[in-house]
Amino acid sequence: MSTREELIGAARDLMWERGYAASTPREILEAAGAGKGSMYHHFRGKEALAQAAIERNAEEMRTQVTSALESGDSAVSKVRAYLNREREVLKGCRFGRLVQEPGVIDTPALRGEIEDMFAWVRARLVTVISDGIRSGELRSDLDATRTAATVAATLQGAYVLARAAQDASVFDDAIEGVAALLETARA
Amino acid sequence: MSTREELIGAARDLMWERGYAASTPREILEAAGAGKGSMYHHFRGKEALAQAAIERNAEEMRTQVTSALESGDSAVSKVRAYLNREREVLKGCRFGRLVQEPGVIDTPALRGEIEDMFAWVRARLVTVISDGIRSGELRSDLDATRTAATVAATLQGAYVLARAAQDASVFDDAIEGVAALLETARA
DNA sequence: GTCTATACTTGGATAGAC
DNA sequence: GTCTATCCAAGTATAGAC
Repeated sequence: MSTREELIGAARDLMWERGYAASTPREILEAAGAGKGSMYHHFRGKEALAQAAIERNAEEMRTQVTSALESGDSAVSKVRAYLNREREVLKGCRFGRLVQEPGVIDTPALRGEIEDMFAWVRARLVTVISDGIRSGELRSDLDATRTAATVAATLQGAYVLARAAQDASVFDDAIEGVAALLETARA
Repeated sequence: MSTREELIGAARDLMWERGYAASTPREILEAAGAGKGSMYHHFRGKEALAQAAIERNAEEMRTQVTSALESGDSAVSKVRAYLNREREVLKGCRFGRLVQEPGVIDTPALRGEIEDMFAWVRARLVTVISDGIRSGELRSDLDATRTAATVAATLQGAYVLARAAQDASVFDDAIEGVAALLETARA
């Protein structure tokens, strides 16, 4: 793999574990097996490398979510597939963890990618839920926008609770709970 | 107010905004109007001050949540009161934001407070929801533990989504959505 | 294109005067 | 109790050789 790709991969790993601010060029370079010169040759600096890493995360996420939301034959089963993707629960969400950092939120190039990602996920969930309402699977009084926000939020919050407890079972409880609630909203 | 209290207050504010790692003694001291000597006199170091700040946050949170869960006369209205507490949505949750940081999770003195806090909140929600099931308000096939985890997770995730979008309306959508789902689970 | 050496700043903590 | 001066390590970036 090219040095550039090694750098992006190392940045993705370290940013998942530590976030943006705490991911030092020193450690990224060590993990990538490269020297400082390489990083400053391929990227303008830490921020540009981080942006490339987030972009790569976004590509991967869109592929996975698209796949999950195509599985199953009902709205509820699609949402379940979305919630049940394989995940390293205690490591958390690559995007959600970055949202807390002022250094990310205050940097348009970084926040923009994250904002777009979450907006895209919610839009996809709105489509799935709206289709479920139209097809008669879900109650007609369900608000698709709000329900989609709830599903996406439950997933993000489930990571938070599981990490606080250092116990993935809390994650499972939360997502199973929202899936069960959605089932009670069947028409 | 005593210097010690000023230090705790400044640490609480800065940790809310920046988290633990990025809250430097330098800035805390500047905000508190104190010198380095004061901090190292009252606390063993940054970690001990952070622990005191988190403990103070926990006291405040328990008071607020207890109050919210006592309001209203039904399980759903109590949960709604919990979800609708006044909050500075875009600043996020004082506890949830810390959970992402390895420096917090890997420090038992800090993580313990946070873990206990979330476990306590979930336990209180389980009680409210269980009572709602027993009283006949909520469907008997609802799983109280899972549903409580979902409610707590939706709140945490709502903060994440709103911060990513820099728009509090996403927060409102998510919590209104979970409240509406809970209402469809009425017996 | 990649390396090492270096510069500059900041973080966390300690020492010792007042 | 509180202050200032100081120490040491680490973060980010640049310079310039190969």
